[in-house]
Amino acid sequence: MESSPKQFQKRNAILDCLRQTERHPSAEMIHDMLRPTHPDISLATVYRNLAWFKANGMIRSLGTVNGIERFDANTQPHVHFICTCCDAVLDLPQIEVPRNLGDTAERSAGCRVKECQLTFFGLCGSCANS
Amino acid sequence: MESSPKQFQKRNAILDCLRQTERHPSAEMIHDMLRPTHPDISLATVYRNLAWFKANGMIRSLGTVNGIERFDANTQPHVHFICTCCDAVLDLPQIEVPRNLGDTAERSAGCRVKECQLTFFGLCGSCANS
DNA sequence: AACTAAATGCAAATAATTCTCATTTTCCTA
DNA sequence: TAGGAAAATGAGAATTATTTGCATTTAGTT
Repeated sequence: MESSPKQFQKRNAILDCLRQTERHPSAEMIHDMLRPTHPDISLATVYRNLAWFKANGMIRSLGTVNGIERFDANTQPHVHFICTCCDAVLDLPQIEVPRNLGDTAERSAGCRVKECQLTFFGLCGSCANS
Repeated sequence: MESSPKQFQKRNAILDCLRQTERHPSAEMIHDMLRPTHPDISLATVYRNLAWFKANGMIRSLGTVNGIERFDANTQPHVHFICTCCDAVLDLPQIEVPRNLGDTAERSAGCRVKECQLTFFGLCGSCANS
């Protein structure tokens, strides 16, 4: 069942955890989610591996929500919604990320655009009904 | 020359400072900019007033750049460019903030959209040429 | 003038993240 | 296959941006 070498069990567990959730979790959320299966995993290891995945382009950071950094295993451009009440982060796959705008930005500001992030803020379904 | 009551001199100075700069500064940047004219201003006062302005809708937070919160006195929707090399934040007034997308988001995710933030990341002009 | 409420400075407290260092695990090679 | 370099990890200390408590000053009100 467990085929990955022991050295990478935790690294893989962190990446798998991030890939299998829709929650766009923080380091601490990942740590909590992993605790049942990896009771001895350290929070520092989660932080370290997230930084490593990010540096290697395997994951993306969404920036901070309420001062806490949130991560996404989906590195394809897509749109997010952040609930300002419960801090939930949702994907909005129905909305197109505007293309060609990056070119306009480069021309008008004389910069080299690498990525684009479109985020909506507001109240999620459950927070809006309460 | 100085007509504002002493009680609000610092509060006004903070808001003026934010309104007069293009730098989208952090609390500490504002504190540094104010030091020449207000040598006795406290960093806590800057933080407190920024929180107050934000809570009262007078300014906006852009979120954090490299772990540091940045502010904008322009509360009108507009697009930003963030240099991942020097942390500069620029306005991109040439680019339209997509309208009507908020409606699509509300319909597809069942949420109540309040704002929208479009940000480009990359290298600014000077960082790209060096 | 006296009283209340707001604003401020200072320093301590908080909390997310990073770092240090000793230990373990893996990988490479002779 | 042993031995050593390199990478990964845990634990806790250190760092740092931000917030808070408290005493003091300032403004507004009667």
